[in-house]
Amino acid sequence: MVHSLSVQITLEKPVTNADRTFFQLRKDIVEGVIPAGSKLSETDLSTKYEVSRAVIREGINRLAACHLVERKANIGAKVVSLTPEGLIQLYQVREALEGMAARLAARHMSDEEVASLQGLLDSHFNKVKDAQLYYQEAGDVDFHYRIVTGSKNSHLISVLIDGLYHLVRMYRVQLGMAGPRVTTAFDEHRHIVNAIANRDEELAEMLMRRHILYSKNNIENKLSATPT
Amino acid sequence: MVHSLSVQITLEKPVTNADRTFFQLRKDIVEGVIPAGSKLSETDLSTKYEVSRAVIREGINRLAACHLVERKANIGAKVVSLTPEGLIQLYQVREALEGMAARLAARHMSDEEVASLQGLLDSHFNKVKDAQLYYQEAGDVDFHYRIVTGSKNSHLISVLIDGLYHLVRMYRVQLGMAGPRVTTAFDEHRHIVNAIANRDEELAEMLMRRHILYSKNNIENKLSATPT
DNA sequence: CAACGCCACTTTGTCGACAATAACCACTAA
DNA sequence: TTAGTGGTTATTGTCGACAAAGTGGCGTTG
Repeated sequence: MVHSLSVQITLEKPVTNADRTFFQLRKDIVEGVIPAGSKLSETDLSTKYEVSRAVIREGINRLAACHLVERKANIGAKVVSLTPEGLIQLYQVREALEGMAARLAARHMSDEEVASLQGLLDSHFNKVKDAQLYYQEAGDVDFHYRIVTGSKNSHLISVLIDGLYHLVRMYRVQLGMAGPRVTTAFDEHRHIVNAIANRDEELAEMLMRRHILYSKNNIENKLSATPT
Repeated sequence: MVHSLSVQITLEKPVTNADRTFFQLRKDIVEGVIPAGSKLSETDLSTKYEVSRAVIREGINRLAACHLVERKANIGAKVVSLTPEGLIQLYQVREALEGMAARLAARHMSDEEVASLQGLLDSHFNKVKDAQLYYQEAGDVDFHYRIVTGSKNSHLISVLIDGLYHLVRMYRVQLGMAGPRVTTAFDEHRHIVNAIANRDEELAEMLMRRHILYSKNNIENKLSATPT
């Protein structure tokens, strides 16, 4: 039972209509149901999602705060356009933030959390061995999610989980980056967890930065391979 | 003529009433006019700021996106409470992000921008020499602002300038951190700019991280010195 | 024919009223 | 006395209508 369809990454339960609408909008944007670069008309969306314009408006504002849409006063909002440079920049920020997250995780994660994380990797290993390659998405997300929350740094957590990760997923989905890099990434995960278990902050940060840098390079190669 | 009263850091001009109200709210919160930890009543604020509840509501949502207020559904929003741990966490994120910003600035800043930055430091040097100690706030902000924008990374820029810097300023203002550390910080700035001018990404990042780490340590000492 | 300006229309910004939810307080009963 | 319960009130969530700004098309004029 793989619980996470990687749709609802944070256990953020919607309590109000605006919440639900925001989550739905975000999902539709990330998954390309609402195409990148398209304009978001408040009236149109309010009819399509069957809520008032105020609710849609709040949703768009929240999306703008996540940098999933760009809003201009008196003109409107449109979904961000995906560019190779944008993806590179995202990974540069990930490298900095998740590197620090790994460092802080080595400092602050409890022994139980570390053990649980090692257990997670073991289960991933079995799945990779059995060639259940859907590991990629959910497993990778789980791993990074745990490191980030393990940092116990609320700013780090919110910037990455509420912000960047959705953008990364949008790029992954829309540019069709479901690709491999499974086994090597798995080894890198192992090394990172070992460093954390040894409470070696310096090494944990360095390995995490390398790990993300490799991902970035991998993606850059794919982008340059597919001309469109 | 020191232009920046460090109030309006970004040249973000308000175009709509909601913009103006948001900026005013943010200013009042950062400067403590609205005390930390206090509750934000939408109706109260709408009368005090003489706008409709909807624009106050939008303002509060934007403040929540900046992490200047915490909002709970159906309950309300309150200004974040300042804690020593929160300030430490802020500086950890700054260390990671501005370190990367310095690295990218060394890579992407134009020669003209580097020269201009060196000129800025020269003018700072004169002011420090003349014991115009108000250098601290504005000068430091200018320096870091230029490095961050010099990274040419839009995510980095927005997270720091639209988000973290306001929080940092809120801590500085409310905990009375106008203190010294002027001359040593100035030397550190010099070294960072030299590394950028030499296009030494590695060194630029390391020096910037040290610079922020020193600031953090300096602040921690002050906090532990004043028991309250 | 091109360019400028005016006018109508569409879209966003703002507002006040209503609905729903949660906090508060008084009251009752064990 | 205290714990539980009910209603009351204040606050937030939601909505539709109005105001204002921007966009595009049409006509006029140089």
